[in-house]
Amino acid sequence: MGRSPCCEKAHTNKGAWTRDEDQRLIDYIRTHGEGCWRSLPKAAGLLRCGKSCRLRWINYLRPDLKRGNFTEEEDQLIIKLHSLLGNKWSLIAARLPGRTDNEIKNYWNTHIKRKLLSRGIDPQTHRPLNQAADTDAVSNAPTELDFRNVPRVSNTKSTANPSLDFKFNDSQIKAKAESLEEGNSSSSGMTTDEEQQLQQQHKDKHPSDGQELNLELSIGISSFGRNSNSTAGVSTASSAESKPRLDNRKFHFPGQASICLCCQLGFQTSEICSNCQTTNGFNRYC
DNA sequence: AAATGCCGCAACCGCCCAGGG
DNA sequence: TCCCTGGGCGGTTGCGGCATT
Repeated sequence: MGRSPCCEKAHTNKGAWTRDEDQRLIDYIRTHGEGCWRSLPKAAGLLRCGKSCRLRWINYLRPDLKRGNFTEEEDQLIIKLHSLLGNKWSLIAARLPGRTDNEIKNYWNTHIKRKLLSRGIDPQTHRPLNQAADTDAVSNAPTELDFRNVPRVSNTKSTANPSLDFKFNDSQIKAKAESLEEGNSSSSGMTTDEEQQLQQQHKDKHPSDGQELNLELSIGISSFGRNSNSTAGVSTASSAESKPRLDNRKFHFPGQASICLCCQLGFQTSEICSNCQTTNGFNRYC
């Protein structure tokens, strides 16, 4: 007894989308907003699976997508976030405004993986390749990318990196990372005190690294301060509003005004930098 | 100029989870 | 509490374009 198919496959198109199909989808979402993907194709006059429509919209047609090459800063951010979160592409994408999980995943597999390998770094463990083979080996050998400060969470089985002088083990940190999706950091396995302790330890070790990436983990949507701005004129009334899902565009940090991603990461100092201003005039908070 | 190989990316697939009845 | 459904996610595939021979 298998799952019922998400759509009637016999009468659906597959493969590349035509310009006409794109336009129909855009027009429909402009008028009705996102949501109820299953019924959308029929309503929009598309011979497509609902999931296919959703993917097409999210990965390609959404007006707030940033097209074009990844910057060096984005590269570094992806690497750092991957070292922290593993293959949680949606979480990584949530910290890269205008980028989709699919895009980042592809970029990782085609560019960054190779880049890291060429530097002798295992892309899964983020350790030097010779060390990755022997996880018990203790090495302080410097690498081009210094991840000493980044608690590592990956899908692969791993032992705690001895060079990480953190009180918290990987599972705790992973639990923390998973809690990001819940939009409420206090619901994670890590208490607020523990978080502060972790941050304090980091501060103590690196008192002057203000230029380094601030991997503040409270990136979930808080229950307050969620802004209901629509996406470039497109109503997003349904599911995105009703579920505590990650929204790629806005994060509000408890007790803080909206701070843009670049500023959080130390790339910028102003509250809303030009990097976070989209071409359609909307600010991307992170 | 044609054939072949490689690479990048869009799209699909299958699984999982949350919410509602 | 269970079942069904919708939606989301990560992994994989396959096609088209580009580079090389």
